[in-house]
Amino acid sequence: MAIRMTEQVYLVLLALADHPRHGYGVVQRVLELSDGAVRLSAGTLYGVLDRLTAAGWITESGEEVVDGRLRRYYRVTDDGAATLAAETARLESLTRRAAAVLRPGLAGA
Amino acid sequence: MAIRMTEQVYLVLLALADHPRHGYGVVQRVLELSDGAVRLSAGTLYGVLDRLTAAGWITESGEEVVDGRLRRYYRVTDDGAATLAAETARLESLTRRAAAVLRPGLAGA
DNA sequence: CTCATATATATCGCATCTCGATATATATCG
DNA sequence: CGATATATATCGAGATGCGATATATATGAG
Repeated sequence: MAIRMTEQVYLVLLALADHPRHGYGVVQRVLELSDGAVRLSAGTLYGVLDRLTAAGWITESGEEVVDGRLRRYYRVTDDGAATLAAETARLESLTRRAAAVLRPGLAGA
Repeated sequence: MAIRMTEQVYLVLLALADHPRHGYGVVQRVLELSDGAVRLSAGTLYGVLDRLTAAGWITESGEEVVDGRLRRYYRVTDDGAATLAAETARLESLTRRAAAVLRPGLAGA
């Protein structure tokens, strides 16, 4: 299952990078990582979670009931971690290029 | 006309940042900016160009016949330039966050 | 007690976006 | 003569985004 590396997919992967989280926790983490700019809607969240699971980049990682509510946890797989690292490197390279285009002559161009 | 800031949209905007280019020139510039990773298909290119024009972020900038073939040029508007600068800043911030998550303790975390 | 909000899950369907296929045309190189 | 590169553009299938909707519990305000 090949899925498209969209920003939403990248952000969910990044949100799960440090430790397993449940869906709602992913939304909060993405909000934090994006400085409040990206609030994943429920439709987007579960769609991405399903595709990421089908791609083998994340996997379900147990359930837990907290305050009477179910939490379903997900964690990044080795494949997912490798993909995330590669995609991060690609984005860093791209932003460096972009900076050189938009702000030329600032050392590093 | 609000359009979605996808990576393809961002790349076309960035490709037009330094000076006007025609469609085919945009494809080549994006290929270069992405280190050969992103080869815009014709369908994507003209779709993005149309949406970018409708959003007022780029505008047609004359035509020219070179070697018997028509070139239709596009340039970034002030609104487009502001959007591109803001989006670049957002991406830089995001990649800094990502680096801090994936490679903690490397100064700047 | 009630209502709103936050937490937490999930699905549905419309709109949007991507992208290969297709079409048309000229120039170049083998 | 055919393949490849340059150059435009459209079409439609499939993928993706996201608001609306549904269900359920906990908490705090009024």
